[in-house]
Amino acid sequence: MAQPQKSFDAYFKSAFTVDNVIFGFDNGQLKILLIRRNEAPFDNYWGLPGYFVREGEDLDAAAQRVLREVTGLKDVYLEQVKAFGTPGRHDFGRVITIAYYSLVKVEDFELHAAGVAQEVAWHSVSDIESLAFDHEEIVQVAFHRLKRSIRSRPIGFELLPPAFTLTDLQHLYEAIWELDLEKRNFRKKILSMNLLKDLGRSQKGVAHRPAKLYSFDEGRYRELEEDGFNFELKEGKRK
Amino acid sequence: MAQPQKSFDAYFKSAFTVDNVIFGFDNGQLKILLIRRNEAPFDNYWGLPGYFVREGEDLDAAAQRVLREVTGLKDVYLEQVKAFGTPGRHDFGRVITIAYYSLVKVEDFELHAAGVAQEVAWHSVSDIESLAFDHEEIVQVAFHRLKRSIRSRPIGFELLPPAFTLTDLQHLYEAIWELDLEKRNFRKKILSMNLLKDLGRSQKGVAHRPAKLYSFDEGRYRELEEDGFNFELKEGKRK
DNA sequence: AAAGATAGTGTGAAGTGTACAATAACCAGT
DNA sequence: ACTGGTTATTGTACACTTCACACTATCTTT
Repeated sequence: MAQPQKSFDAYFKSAFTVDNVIFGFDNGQLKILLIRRNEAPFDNYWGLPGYFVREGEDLDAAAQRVLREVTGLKDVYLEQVKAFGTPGRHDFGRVITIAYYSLVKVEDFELHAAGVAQEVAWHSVSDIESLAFDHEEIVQVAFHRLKRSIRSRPIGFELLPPAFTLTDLQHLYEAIWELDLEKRNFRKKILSMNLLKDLGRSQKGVAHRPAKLYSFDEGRYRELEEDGFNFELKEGKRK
Repeated sequence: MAQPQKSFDAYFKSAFTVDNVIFGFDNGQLKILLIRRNEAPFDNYWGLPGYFVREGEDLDAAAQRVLREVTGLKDVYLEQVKAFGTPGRHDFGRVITIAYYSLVKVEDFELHAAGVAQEVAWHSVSDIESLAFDHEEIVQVAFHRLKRSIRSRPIGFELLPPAFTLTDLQHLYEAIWELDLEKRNFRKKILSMNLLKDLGRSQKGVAHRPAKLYSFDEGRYRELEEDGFNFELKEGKRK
């Protein structure tokens, strides 16, 4: 560090954290992973997984670390949402938090408590309340961001297993957008994009006509993207 | 501050700043307001207006303050872009910057040097180079964000004078999206949204048929928004 | 074999996007 | 006053997409 001039010292008194809104899709519902804290402040409150960023640690890396601590996963879809820094949001001093959201496949891991977390659990987005710090606001902003992002980027697949049905995909969109979509039109639209690979397999043992299984064809997406293709879904009406 | 436990002290050694990418639209071109710094680090480099956030100062407020110092304006359109915090991006220690962009009307003020700035000037977005810190990256990210935002929110008007022609508006979109739009279709689309108030006046003294002047009808927009209306423009092809 | 359930398909009407062309209004110079 | 130059504004036909609804297919269970 070159000449840390005396006059600037006063500014180097803050801390910053990352908080990660981890979304999962389970049983037709959009969920968020919360931890029950076991340290001050907000001891015993539910809140977002997050912690102070370490010296020399990049922000994205810190968010990934937090995610790994709770889920054991790495290389997960991650997007920065926004910095929250209202003075007084943290008891210990001036603490800015950089909020992220990530998308994980719920069946990829088992939950296990760790670090600040004495308990970890999935919560429905719709009944989130009394979280630590300003985490409720962060969840709202992240959720809103997710709603927009899945319109213009094929990231919904990050929440689904590698093989899924068109109905699964539709339910995912319906859960995130909080509305109902028209089956026929949704299918036509998504299939017309040529982003899904028909796996040639079907569901087994369901008490009705089995649905075909698809996977997201990432290579294909990159090809199309280079040709100027834009993924884009509309939120219709209804609900 | 309640119990700032000893073990957390080590985290309270960072500083954070705000940097503001101030966009203006002048003469058919999208411009960014840059300052030439007169203090270390990067003394004498061009860079974004920005400074350390003060103790007890909200992030948004800090961004507004920085903007006011350079332009004299307040209550300007402001949007947070992203936090940049790569370790080593600042010589004095760990410094996170929260990047914002704002949209101003260039004719609303005179530029005047102040604070860290020994010189202030508009620069074309297209020829930005060798800025202080990671400001080039910040500009790119902010520009990219602007491109997306003007698609789905009626914020382009923030860059235009209170009365403008449809052609002005089209040129604005063309400058931001860096492509050409089809006149007829652009007009039809924008007029069909019913967001423009026909001022009943026209240009004066132009050597051709004078264009009608419009203003953005913000009240109308809020009404429509409540009815579920969504502002949405597409980037067509071309260029 | 019938009932129950969800998957997958056809289709017409309405609405939008696209491309091009024709007409209108103003200034400057003759 | 008339003409040319220049930009504004409007008409319209065709292609493509969205929307709404109904019908057929396939599998399990009883």
